[in-house]
Amino acid sequence: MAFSKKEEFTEEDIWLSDVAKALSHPARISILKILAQMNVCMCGDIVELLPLSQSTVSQHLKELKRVGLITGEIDGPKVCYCINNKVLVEAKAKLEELFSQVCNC
Amino acid sequence: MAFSKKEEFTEEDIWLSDVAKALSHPARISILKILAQMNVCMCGDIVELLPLSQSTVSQHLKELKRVGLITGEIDGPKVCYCINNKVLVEAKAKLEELFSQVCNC
DNA sequence: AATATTTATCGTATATTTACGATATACAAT
DNA sequence: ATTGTATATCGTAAATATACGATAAATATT
Repeated sequence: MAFSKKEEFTEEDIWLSDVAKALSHPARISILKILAQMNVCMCGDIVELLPLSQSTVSQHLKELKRVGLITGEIDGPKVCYCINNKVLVEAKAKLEELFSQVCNC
Repeated sequence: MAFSKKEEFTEEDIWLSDVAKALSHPARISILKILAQMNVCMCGDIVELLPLSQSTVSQHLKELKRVGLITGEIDGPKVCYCINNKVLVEAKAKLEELFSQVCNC
């Protein structure tokens, strides 16, 4: 492969594909739902609810944070993870725009 | 890793993550837009419009076909690729459901 | 001060993705 | 029949993703 060709596409398509990538594992979709229900919660809470180890959950949280879909605020030894509504609204809008361009609905 | 744990999540979350995976490369988002504009077109048309080789474009088409977002009908030596409106509408609905669960909008 | 709790990161193994050229296959046209 | 066109697949290389245990770092608690 040598190098990726992703950069040769439009900013918009790259961003959308990046958001989609963040949603491309069921664990991360599950985490979003958990955070939405609990409003705020720490990594350990999520680990208890998923069939994954702490380090793996931490990696998934990192990926969601990378694209901004969630935030993580340090609170003592814990980290409070939280849905980032602003970015989610943006993502929703951009996805709707894509679907309106791409399908009859 | 040994084996994936994706199967341990709900059918719904697995399906959504799979659709997201199909959208997780800008080339594939671009292909969907091209197909929507051209209505129907063959692989070669897309190759001309993207900075990728024929075999790579063929792989991306295969991934989109795998989740059903597009169809490919054999027409002589060519293949007519086409948006699969039914699945796109389903995907849109499921994504909207996710966002309604996950964000305030 | 010592211990417990919480989480990120490191190291590692394996699987998957991305990219390409070369080739095979299938059909159309001459 | 031969040639040309279109596309999928094979082989391959490199990058990225997924998963885990072990460890480090940071803060509470005793």
